[in-house]
Amino acid sequence: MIILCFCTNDAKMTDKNLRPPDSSDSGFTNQWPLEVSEYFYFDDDDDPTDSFVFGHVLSQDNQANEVGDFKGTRASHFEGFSSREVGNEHEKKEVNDRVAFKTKSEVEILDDGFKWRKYGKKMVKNSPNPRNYYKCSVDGCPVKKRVERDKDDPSYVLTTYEGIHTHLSYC
DNA sequence: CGCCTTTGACCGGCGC
DNA sequence: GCGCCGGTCAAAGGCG
Repeated sequence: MIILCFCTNDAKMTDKNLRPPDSSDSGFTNQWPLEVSEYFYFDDDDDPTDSFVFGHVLSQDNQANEVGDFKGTRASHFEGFSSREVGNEHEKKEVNDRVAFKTKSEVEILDDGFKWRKYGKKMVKNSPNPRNYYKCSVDGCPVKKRVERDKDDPSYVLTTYEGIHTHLSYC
């Protein structure tokens, strides 16, 4: 299942009062501290890919550039991906919720309300910029995120969140 | 002293 | 089997 999201309000990421509308089938939207005004679900069982491409949505920057505020930085939009693969014993079992942001920001560390601990940094192929790896600092919380600068436009930061927070409180 | 970042090593998946 | 690549580990050092 792919979740494609557009942030079209001026919600602040750190505003704890802003919650997504009730959603029973998406851990992603249940936990996200950003009010999502539009989101679409695509059931796509034929596509086992575990990644998504930014490009097909980035063309909408014109309308997105003027929305969003990321605690001092400007968030253009975000695009999410959420997949669930719960197969039988012959298939890998995987529950994977992933969402990615492309954020126009001079800094890579965006305060999204959670506390992160950096655990790795790698140079990746096809990008002159290093990719940084973070884990949620809360005990037992499996959520990770990757942060890297857009290779085409270094003024943008690509942040990919993976997993669901096991705690309700922000830190 | 506890928590964090840094960074090289290590590991597993994948293509050839 | 080998090499490449992305992701993770863990030791060492820094900082408040």
